[in-house]
Amino acid sequence: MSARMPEIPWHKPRKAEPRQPLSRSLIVETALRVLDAEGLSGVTMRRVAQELGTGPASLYAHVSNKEELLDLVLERVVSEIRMPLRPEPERWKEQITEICFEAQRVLTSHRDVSLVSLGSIPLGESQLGITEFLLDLLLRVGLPPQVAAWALDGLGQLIDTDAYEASVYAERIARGTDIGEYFGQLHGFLLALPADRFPNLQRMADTMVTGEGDERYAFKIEVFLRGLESYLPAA
Amino acid sequence: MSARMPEIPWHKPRKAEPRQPLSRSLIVETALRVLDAEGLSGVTMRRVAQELGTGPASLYAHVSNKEELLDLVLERVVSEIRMPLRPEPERWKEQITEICFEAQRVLTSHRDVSLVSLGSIPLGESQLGITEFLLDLLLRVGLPPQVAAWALDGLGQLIDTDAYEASVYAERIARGTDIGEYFGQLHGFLLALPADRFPNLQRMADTMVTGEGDERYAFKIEVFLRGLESYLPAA
DNA sequence: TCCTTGGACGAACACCGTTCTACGAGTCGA
DNA sequence: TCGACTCGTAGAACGGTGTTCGTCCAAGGA
Repeated sequence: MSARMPEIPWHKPRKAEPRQPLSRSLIVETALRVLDAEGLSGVTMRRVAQELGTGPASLYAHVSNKEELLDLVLERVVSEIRMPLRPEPERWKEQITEICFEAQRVLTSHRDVSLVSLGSIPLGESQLGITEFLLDLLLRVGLPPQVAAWALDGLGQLIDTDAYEASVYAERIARGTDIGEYFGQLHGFLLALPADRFPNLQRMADTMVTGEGDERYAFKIEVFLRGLESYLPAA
Repeated sequence: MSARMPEIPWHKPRKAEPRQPLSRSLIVETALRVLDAEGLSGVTMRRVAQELGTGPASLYAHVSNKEELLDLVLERVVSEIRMPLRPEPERWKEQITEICFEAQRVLTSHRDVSLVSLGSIPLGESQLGITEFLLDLLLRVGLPPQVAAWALDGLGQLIDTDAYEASVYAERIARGTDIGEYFGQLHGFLLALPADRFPNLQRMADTMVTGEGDERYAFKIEVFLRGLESYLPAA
């Protein structure tokens, strides 16, 4: 038997750590971890790959591009939203409000992930599950089918947009901006508006900046639901 | 007099075209042209500078960063929105609907610029003008001040989000996707859902894909306005 | 045992926003 | 008229980005 040959010096041996093999779900989970730690803008193919101890090219064997990866992350996040066990048509407005707040809780707990869902049709399994639940509920309440179907659009937009806005504020706070001071400046700006061109805004500066995010969110939901209510056939 | 010396060959003369000097508004106008031609993702400092025959660094003398440039472009676009001359409280719902559609017309005519306004408080002059007008109208109608103030939020979100969604579809069409085929595929997808877990979605596939963007937009506006209506003190 | 196949991955490409620094033209005071 | 000084103009570069190419290796089937 021939003795083992020495390594040719410039043939560097590949590092042989037998890491956990890559997989779609491992990549998604890692991306989610990066998202939570550094926000959506921190989720780059390089960053995720680095976290897995590899290079960006390796990810493309499991995920066709960044957009798909983000869609998968979104679906993973949405799956955390806890839905009620069964629809309760007799208190449908309360139940929908609860769902909206639960959705916002989950979405905002993962930084600005809601930006991903804006302008994308929710076709993930969890997302479809929520849609199915809401559709079922609205139909049981007695809304005309076409109204119920279109209402889902509106509710989705409401949830996504508000979650995104909330996360923008959250990021701002995380970056050190004092939110009270911020609203104070806004108030001052409105007060300083020329009263001849913006009389109402100037006069109502107080009213304009009143209300935390949650309160405003609740108001928008309530308005939308009252509007839906008006489509109910007369009882 | 000494004859004119020849140029030293390796001293390349700076190109001396006495171009129009740079200015904030010229840069904004150029950025808007690029936006219209190539969409928001095409608006890069390099691209705008190239269009002006210069390098990206030159822009920073007039604009502090890209975010500010985009804000200026947004304000410029919003200034195209034509508002009614005076509020007409007796037909307030119709008037607001008209304003929403006018806003959408302008916003979508400039590709996906609406993405800029999502999550940013509208403090540009034109944006404030629109807000002032709507606030005035809602107060004249008789809505409680706090309701009117919060309603502005909701209306703004509705307009921005829908404009963004509409522009996403428009981009898709511009990139060659047949929108009929797209909805057909969506319809097929819903029909193919397992009926035991998604009975309503599966059964109502037709209803779900019914309606163009405009029709759905009008519906959402109507729902929101009916909701607002319910806050009117009993006449 | 050989050969195929598919994941891993270093290197590179073409971009991005932003900053540094040098240069040149204009203005203003002496 | 001549310097000094400012300020807009830009080339070059820094440190990032998503994605692709081509090569390598190890596992699995014939």
